[in-house]
Amino acid sequence: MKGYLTFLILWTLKKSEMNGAEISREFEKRRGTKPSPGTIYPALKELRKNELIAMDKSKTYVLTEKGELELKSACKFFCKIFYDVNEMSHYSQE
Amino acid sequence: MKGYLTFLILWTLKKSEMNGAEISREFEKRRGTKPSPGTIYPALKELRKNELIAMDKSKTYVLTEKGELELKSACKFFCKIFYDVNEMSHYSQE
DNA sequence: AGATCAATATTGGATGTCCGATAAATATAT
DNA sequence: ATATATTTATCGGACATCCAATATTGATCT
Repeated sequence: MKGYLTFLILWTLKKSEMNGAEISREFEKRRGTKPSPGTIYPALKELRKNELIAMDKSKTYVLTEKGELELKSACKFFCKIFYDVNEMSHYSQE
Repeated sequence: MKGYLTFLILWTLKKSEMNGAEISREFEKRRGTKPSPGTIYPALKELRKNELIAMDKSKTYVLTEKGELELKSACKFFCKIFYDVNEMSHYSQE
């Protein structure tokens, strides 16, 4: 399963602003492994290029307004596709 | 967002056995568009090669036992990564 | 049976996604 | 201030993911 990195970066930053290393640790909590530096930093750069996130002097990232809209839209999409995620959760615990 | 196709095929087949066209329509319900034939059939072939699904004479697919185990494991992983999916759902409805 | 439509299969390729290696910048400790 | 560790940045490339186009097979109708 791939493809959720960008989405989760936005989601993570929505909950709390952080720098790259902190985001990486957040990923480690979620899935067990940190993304490689060659993954996370280019991803952040791309998000910044698209103005979905912004960086302050101390390299802390925040969601922009555009980023919020994008995230909301992505959440909507995600929840539609996985509308039955609760069943998945139960199933995995059988 | 990519990478969830195989996972959702397994999940869909867990809920009910179907043929390729029916699986495609199930995807259409979830995300709005059907996967291309060049996507769904090679994916099914690969899953069959890995013995996660099986096909009967009428080309109806079912989860194998191995497929069930794999799916359960994938669900576990998925739910761990997206443990806060309910928040996402609420956020998308704000 | 012949025509028509739906379903399946295959190929080649475009793009996405991510990593490892390496280097530079920055922070921390001694 | 110097050494050490952490964080950030960049490059090239491996592999995954998916599609459009095309061909074939199978079902359905007249």
